[in-house]
Amino acid sequence: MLISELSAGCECPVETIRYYEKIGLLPQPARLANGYRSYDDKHRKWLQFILRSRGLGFNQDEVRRLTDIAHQERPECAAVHDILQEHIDDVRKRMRELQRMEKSLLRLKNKCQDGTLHDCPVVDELME
Amino acid sequence: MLISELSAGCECPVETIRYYEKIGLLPQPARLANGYRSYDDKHRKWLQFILRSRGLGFNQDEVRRLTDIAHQERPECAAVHDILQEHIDDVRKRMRELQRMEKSLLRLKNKCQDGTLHDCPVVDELME
DNA sequence: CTAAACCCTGTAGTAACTACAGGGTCAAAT
DNA sequence: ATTTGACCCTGTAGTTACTACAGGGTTTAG
Repeated sequence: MLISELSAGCECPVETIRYYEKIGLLPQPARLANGYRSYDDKHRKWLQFILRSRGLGFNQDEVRRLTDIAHQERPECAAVHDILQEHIDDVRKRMRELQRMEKSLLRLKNKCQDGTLHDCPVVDELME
Repeated sequence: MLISELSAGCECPVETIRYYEKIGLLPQPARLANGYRSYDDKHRKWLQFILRSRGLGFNQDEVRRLTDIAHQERPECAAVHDILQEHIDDVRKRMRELQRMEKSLLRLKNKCQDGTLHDCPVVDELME
């Protein structure tokens, strides 16, 4: 499998695949005589794993920890469980932060009333 | 006011103040004979405005649009209103994204059961 | 034989800072 | 008088997670 096929199969840009290899997330593939990367199904699964994890909001470091576990002889649930819980906590923290923002933004927007007022009170408030 | 006083007064690192000046978010202050930056209360209010806006999740570009409006002769509510609404929509989008992640993470975590299982099913699922 | 569509490496750019490196200045203590 | 420490300055490099070239080689179709 050439890089463009892997790219199409995983819906992941070619540059990103090479990037994941560079930072050591994706194992180095074999090379053809002309130097082209040659992937097999093992690589496809590995990349899929990375992309799924990224889609769930795990960062590179967390993905690295996850792939490390995933490629052990007998992957341990406990370790995965911890990383998941840690990440869930983080996601919830970010959600609370966004909720806080939304509340403040709505309150500010209400000060604007119908949006026709001059000497905007929002500006005043942001400056204190 | 020297930069360290402005920094303490606004709880904003000195480096960040210089950075905001460099990218043109904060107007250039006067300089003392020795080249030190000299701030007045106008700068403090301006920085406060930037920090509040950043705290609400506005990015540099949006902050720039907001400060532009804030420093017009007669700041217009309508313009501020639009930026606020745009940003509220964005915040809500990010919240939905996090909710989607949380749901998937919880579902995955449940597969782990008590975290003692071997041959983790989560790993399998992420690889598909 | 040449043009398009691939492949390669390596570097620079993005956002929004943070962290030096390498220097100058100032006030107080020795 | 000088030295110590806490400031100040500029400029550059690092961070995250990519994306976008630049500048080159290879392969395939017309």
